Amino acid sequence: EDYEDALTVLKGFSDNNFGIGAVIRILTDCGNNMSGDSIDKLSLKDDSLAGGYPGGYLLPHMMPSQIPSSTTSPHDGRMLTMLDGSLSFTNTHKLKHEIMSSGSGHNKLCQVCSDNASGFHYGVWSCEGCKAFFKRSIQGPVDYVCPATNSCTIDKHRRKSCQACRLRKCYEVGMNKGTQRKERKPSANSKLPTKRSRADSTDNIVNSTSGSPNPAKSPRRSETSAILDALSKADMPIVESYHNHNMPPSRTHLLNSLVKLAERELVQLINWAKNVPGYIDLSLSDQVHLIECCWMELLLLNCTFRSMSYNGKRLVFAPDFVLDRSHWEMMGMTEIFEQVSAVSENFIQYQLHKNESLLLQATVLVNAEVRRLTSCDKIHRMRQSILDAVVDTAQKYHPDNLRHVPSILLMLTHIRQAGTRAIAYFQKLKQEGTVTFSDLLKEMLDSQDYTE
DNA sequence: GCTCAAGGTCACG
DNA sequence: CGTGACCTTGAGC
Repeated sequence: EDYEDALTVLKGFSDNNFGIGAVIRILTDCGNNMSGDSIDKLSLKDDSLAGGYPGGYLLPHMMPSQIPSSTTSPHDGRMLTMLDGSLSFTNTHKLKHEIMSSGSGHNKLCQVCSDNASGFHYGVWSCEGCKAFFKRSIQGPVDYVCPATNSCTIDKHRRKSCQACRLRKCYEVGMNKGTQRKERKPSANSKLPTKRSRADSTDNIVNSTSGSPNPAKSPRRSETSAILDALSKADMPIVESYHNHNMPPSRTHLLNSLVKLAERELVQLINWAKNVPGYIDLSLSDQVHLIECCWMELLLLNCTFRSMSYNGKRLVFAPDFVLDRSHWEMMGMTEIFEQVSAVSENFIQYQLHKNESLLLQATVLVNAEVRRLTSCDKIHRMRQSILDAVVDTAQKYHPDNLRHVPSILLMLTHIRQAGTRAIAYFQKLKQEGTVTFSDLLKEMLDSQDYTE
């Protein structure tokens, strides 16, 4: 029924022609200098169009009754509004609406099992169950053994069926014990959307074991910590495909599931971007443009991370949608997916750390466009900060490999190429008409015509 | 005094 | 006996 509800939400959204070229609202209390707490009524109107509750698109698991009436996310603040003149490069009403809707609330899912997260536990968003499970696992010696092949699906319903795979998944998504609260940062100048400096405390643990007595760090190191903190809190939730495995696989069936999945992931992606430090301070047109340029790359990049446990043999589009070469061929996307899986294999070789994958996502976003945009300086500064963080993080986890940073950055060139190919393929599909695309996805595909 | 994450508790299957 | 909803504690602000 969740899936049905989700479709209703999506349909309700796409059926409405809300405020085209009219009212745009934004933003949060994070460094935004617009004043004006005035036009909240208009934002309510938009919310009602997006399925009848705040947040616009929501995950299928998040039904209206589950939406917290108020949220505590650092990005949730007073909603402001402003008029939309000729900001957009393209005709991107849906995308703007997504960017401006207050979807960055605490509607997080457990990164282990996709159940609703109760909070940020052991370094990741997780539910009470997975939190308690991990707690027990780290408290005493455990000897879980997977009865199958160490690749069990861990979701809300199946998480109890294999402790070994559940614990493996916990570690894979970045759970760790070294996150006790310790001291805090000197706060003052930080404009970054971070409340707690979890990364700092882990850094200090590392420092203390390596004999460094002084917990004080350079401003750059604390900025790296703050960026990683923000990115790990914002990490995109796992989105399920709801692919019907009872039907025999066919090109149309597989592509339909893939496109539907991409649509839902895209919404998560937009909410994620809003939590990348500095993004919401950009002009709206630049926010829109960056997403337009890199959404497909980011979807594919995330797929490479999820697929790392399959050694390039399969691609994990969703926990319930893991496809092998025969599927790629059936879909006519072999070349694209071979490229993606090859990148995934390379990341395994490079022993890419979870924190590095978070930074690579942010790198793709801020590197989406090099031409001058309205917030050119801001984007430039974001890019510098994120690259500094990439270098610092690589230094921490791969101190002996000087080629590590250039190697992982080179992988992004392949992701960009795969992204371009995938966009072209989706455009072809759209013209074919056998697969239905949501308005938002159509808009994203159309925007490519302008930007090419 | 408030928030929030770590860790404790205990009914439940 | 493992699970997970709920509770207590305490650090950080």
